Amino acid sequence: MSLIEELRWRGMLQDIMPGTEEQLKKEITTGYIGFDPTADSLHIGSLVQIILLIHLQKNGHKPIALVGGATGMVGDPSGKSEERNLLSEDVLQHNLEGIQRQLEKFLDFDCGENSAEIVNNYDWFKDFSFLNFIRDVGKHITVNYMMAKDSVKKRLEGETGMSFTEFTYQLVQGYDFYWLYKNRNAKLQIGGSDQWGNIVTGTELIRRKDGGEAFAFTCPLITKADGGKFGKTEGGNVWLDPVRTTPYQFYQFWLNASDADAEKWIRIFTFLEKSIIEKLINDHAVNPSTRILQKKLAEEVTILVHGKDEFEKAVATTEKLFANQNAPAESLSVDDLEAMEGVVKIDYAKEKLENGIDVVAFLAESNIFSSKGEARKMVQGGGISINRKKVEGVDMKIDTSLLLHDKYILVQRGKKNYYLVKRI
RNA sequence: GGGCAAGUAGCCAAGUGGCCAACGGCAACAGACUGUAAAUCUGUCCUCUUCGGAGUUCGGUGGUUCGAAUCCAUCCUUGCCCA
Repeated sequence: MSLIEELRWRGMLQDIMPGTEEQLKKEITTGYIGFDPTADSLHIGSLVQIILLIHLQKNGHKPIALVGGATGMVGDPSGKSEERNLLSEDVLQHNLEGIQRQLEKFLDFDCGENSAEIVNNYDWFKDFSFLNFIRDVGKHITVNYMMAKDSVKKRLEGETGMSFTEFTYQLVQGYDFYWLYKNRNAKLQIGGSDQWGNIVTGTELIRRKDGGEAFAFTCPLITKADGGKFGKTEGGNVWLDPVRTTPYQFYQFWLNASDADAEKWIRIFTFLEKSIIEKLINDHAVNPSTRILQKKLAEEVTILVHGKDEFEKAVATTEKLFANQNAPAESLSVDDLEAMEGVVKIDYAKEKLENGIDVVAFLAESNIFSSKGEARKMVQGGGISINRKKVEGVDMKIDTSLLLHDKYILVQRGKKNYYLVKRI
C-alpha cells in the first residue's frame, strides 16, 4: 500500500497537491513538517505530525523535522483570531531544545539514505537581512495573493486586525520550503490542514523563483466527536513529557476516549494494520462495555511515547484503582499503594492527624484544593471520597484511624483523580 | 491629523445611575445514570470564608454623585471611514 493510500484509509489526508502521489512513487522523496516552539514539550496534537513523519520514513522516504526558531519569533496567524504574543529568545531557545530531544526518540537518524534530520529555520534566517528578504522573497509574491489566504482574510474581516509581522508569516514559512528545496532537495511539505495556505505559498515561491515543482499534503485537525478540544483534560494539555503528564495520566487520557473518538483515533495514532483495526472495531461493537478499542489504543500510544515499561506500570496502577472499584481501600497492600505510578503523592505531617482535623482543612492544607472554600464546595457537592468512601458532610474529621497501613490516606476528587496522602 | 464605533468574568455576550459579583450561552469541574464512554438531567463556576458574610471587579486614570459597569474629562488599545 502506498503512503497516500495508507494515510487515506486512516483518515489522515485532507488536502493533497496534484502530482504528490506520483512524486512519492517516482523516487525517495524528502518531506518535512514544521513544529512550533510554543512550549518546551510537544503535546499530543503534535504527535500526529510526528506520526506522519514516521509513516513517511516507513515508506522509504526521508523525513525532516523543522523546529521553528525563526517562525516562532513571528507567530502564525492561522486559526487564531487574535495577534499572538511574541516569545523571548531565551524561552524560544529553551523550548527548541526540549522539542528536539523529544523528536529524536521517534525517528531513525541512522538508516542510510532516508535517515531523519532535524533542522532549525533560525539557521538560515538569522543572517538574512530585511532588505534582502523583501528583495529576494517578497518580490515574487503579490500582496493580492497573500490577502486571499483564509488566515489573512478572516483577520481582515474580523475586528481585531493583524500586524504586518503576522501578515508576513506566510512568506517566512514559504521561504523555509524554498530553502529546504534548494539546500536539502525537499520536495514535499506536510502539515495540519490549517497550514495549507502557508504551504501553498511555499510551493508558489519555489515555482516563481526557481521554476521548480514541489508537493504537499495536509492532515485534518484532530477533533472530538462532542466538539470539544482534542488533547485536553482536567489538568490542561496532554504532553509527551512524562514530567508534565505522567505515563499513567497519559494512558488514562486514551483510555477515556469515547467510542466514536476511539474508532477515529486508533487509525491515526497507531500503526496497526487495517484488518486488525477493523476487527477491533467490530469486537468492540459487539461488547462495548469491555472497551477493547480504548484499551488497545491506549496501549499502543503509551508504548510509542513512553515505552513498554511505563505502559505496564500505568496498567498496573489502573487496575489497582479501577478494577475493583468497590473493594474496600483496606484491601490494598502497602506495595499496591506505593507502586501507584503517576498518582499524585502528597506528604502530610503526622501531628496534625493525631490531633484530628476537619476534612475541609485537610483537603486545603494538603494542596488538593487551593482554598478551604473550594474544598468545602466540592465536599458539599459529593465529589470527595476518602479511602473509597464518599465524604458525607463537611463536619467529618480526619485522624490517624483513617490511615491505611498506618501510613496512607487515599483521596479521590471525583471518580478519576486520585491523591495518595502519606503521613510523615 | 480629522470623524465614527467599540473595549464587561477563560471565551461569546446582556446590562446604560441604586433591585449588580453583574441576564444568558459556551467551555471547565463535580453529582446521578453508565462501560473510568456518549447523550441527558442536576449542582458549582471573581477571591477568601468560622457559610453568617467579607473583599476586589466591568480598558487605565481622575472627577460628578449619598450612590457609577452605567454620567463627565482624559489617556491607552482595536476596528471602520476621511485626509
